[in-house]
Amino acid sequence: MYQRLTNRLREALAAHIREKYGVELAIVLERPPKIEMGEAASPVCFELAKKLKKAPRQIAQEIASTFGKVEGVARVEVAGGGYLNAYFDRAPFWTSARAERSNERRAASGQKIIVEHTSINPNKAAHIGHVRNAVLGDTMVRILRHAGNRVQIQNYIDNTGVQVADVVIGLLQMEQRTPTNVKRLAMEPRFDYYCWNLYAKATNFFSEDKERAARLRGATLKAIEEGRGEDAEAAQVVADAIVSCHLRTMARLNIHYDLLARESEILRLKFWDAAFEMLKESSVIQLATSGKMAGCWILPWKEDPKEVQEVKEIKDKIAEEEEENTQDKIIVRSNGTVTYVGKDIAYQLWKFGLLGKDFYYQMWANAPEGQTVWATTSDEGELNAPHFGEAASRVYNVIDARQGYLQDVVKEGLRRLGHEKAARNSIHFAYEIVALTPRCAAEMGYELSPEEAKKPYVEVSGRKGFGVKADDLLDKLEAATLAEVQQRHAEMSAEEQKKTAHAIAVGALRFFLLKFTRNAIIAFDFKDALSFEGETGPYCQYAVVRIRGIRRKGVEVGAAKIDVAVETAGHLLAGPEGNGLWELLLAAGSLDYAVEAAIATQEPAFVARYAFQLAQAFNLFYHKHHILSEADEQKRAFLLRLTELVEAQLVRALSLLGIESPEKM
RNA sequence: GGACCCGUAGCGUAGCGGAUAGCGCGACAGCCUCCGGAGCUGUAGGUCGUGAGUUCGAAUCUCACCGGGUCCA
Repeated sequence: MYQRLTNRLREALAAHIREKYGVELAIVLERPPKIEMGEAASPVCFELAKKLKKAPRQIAQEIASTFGKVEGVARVEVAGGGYLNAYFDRAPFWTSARAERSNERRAASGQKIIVEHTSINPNKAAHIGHVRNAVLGDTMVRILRHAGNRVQIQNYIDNTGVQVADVVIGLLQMEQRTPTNVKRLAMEPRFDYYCWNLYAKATNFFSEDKERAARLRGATLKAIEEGRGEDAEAAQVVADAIVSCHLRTMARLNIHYDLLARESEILRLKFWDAAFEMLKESSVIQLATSGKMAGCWILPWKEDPKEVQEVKEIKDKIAEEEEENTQDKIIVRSNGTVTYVGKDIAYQLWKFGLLGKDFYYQMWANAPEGQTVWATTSDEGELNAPHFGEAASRVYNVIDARQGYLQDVVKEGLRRLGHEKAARNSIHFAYEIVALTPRCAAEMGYELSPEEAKKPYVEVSGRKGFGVKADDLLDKLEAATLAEVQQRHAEMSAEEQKKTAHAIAVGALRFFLLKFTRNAIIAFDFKDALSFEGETGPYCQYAVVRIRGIRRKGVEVGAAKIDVAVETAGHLLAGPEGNGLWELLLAAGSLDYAVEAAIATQEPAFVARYAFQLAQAFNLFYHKHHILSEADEQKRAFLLRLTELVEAQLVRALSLLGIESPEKM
């Protein structure tokens, strides 16, 4: 509602200025710091002052006095040194906000968007960092869908990489298991935990003898890539089993996928070969004939076309003298194997429908209960599979910030192949890592060096088996919330208690990961993550629970049925005495603003902050007004309706964050 | 050597060209005859890393420097 109204105001202001002064300006609107200053303000007159050579305040006065009526805006006033402050019509806002609430999310239309997230190496259990990735991606999907986009969720599975190879070597060589034995082991419920430890052991084993490591890895990797022998078979068993573990873990957090895109099919269906031909034909990559990179296919990096030839020559000379490589990126190594970037370029081309090839698809056999997940396959797929190959108009790749350079290379590859638009619509949805506070690391039995102990955070390492596993964290959260729920609600059935505790645990974790902006490093600590007070998910959920309590009681008392006259609403919201109620109404009507901002800035944190602010505004209201004992029948009815509006908006905001709103907690 | 990110109260974090820099945790002092205290109110706490520049206006933009992190080679 807020967004719709300010858009209207912005357009009207721009038109007015165009007409009156013949100046085309993008109108900036901001939210004034105090409600007394109105609901939307513009500093345009400061900007105009320069062009018109007049005092900003004078211009503001001219505009305010000649500016026509905008629907929903009561008046525009001049403030400060030349601000234009707009005051909304409160009663009509009330009416429209309530009407708008009944419209569910916009019907999906428009062009297809792909969001790739999670994409964990299928060789060990998921940890807290992976959860940040999945939660960010999943939340962005929910927000984009809410705004009316057709979104497809992909999870990329690197089932032929070195990480899987390491675990295969661990199972077959270090532990001397037979393929049958591996199969049996992979069916164990906590196989991902088993591999977590094994992977750490394998890493250790490799560091003892670098040469042996290179030999074993090389052979195993080759066998896996070619899909032959026991190694390949074991790799498939391991990767498939671990993927299923990850799907179950993520399902606990309300995270699901449409498609699992597997690297094995990128190889077997020759996606890379196709991309390789394109890159060679258009000379985007070149075969290096001399120097360190001889025999490699490289993508010359960041040649600035404007760079003067002399400067370039000097630079090259310096590079040569220092025996430094230029900043070219190797795509194919001299031994003929393709790097990650190469495969990524092929995959990205496919996402935009530019590769001229498609996968086959089959349902994932071991999906979490009640879900359908599709996976790529190189065998003949199922005929009724969704049309995953349809070109996307925009692609979000949720990948941590450390891979920024590689993502740039992928983008540049598309650009040089002539796909400028696809390159522009390739979004590296980057986020910073989740590290541990030194205290948390110490708690987990990790020995810190003196320097590490002084730092604000310690990085986790999958290789060393050091980190907080997602399922462990969820178990811990659920145990803590369950204890609390049991204490508060002895009357609930055990099943109900468990369900409630689960909802709160998920709310706590998802909110914790979403309240930070993407490029903040999160220093994880159990104390903070297990906190349910202040700026947390449970705080927001609790506001909903309070409202539901009032509603239940309201029905008993019979207060729910009375209609509220618009005049009553207008009267209660009017003037300075109405500011308190108006601020809550305004907050409730601003979800669209938060969603718009989240998409524009690519920050799901906007919606998290919105949910918290709305909950906060409600709690303030709750302590000021005793709704059900309000003597005036009309006023009581109004307070109840307002409360219901807040509930609807808060529940929706939380659902965009993937957080459920329990009935009681 | 090059590229990117981050320095905001004791701690964490938002704001990224506009009005008195918000919020949470922690500290201290209060609030249940009344819809659930996972709540509310108040107090203390800030040279927005440093210096210069652009601007009517800078935490926000530019440059240099200092400190921390990451990536490429």
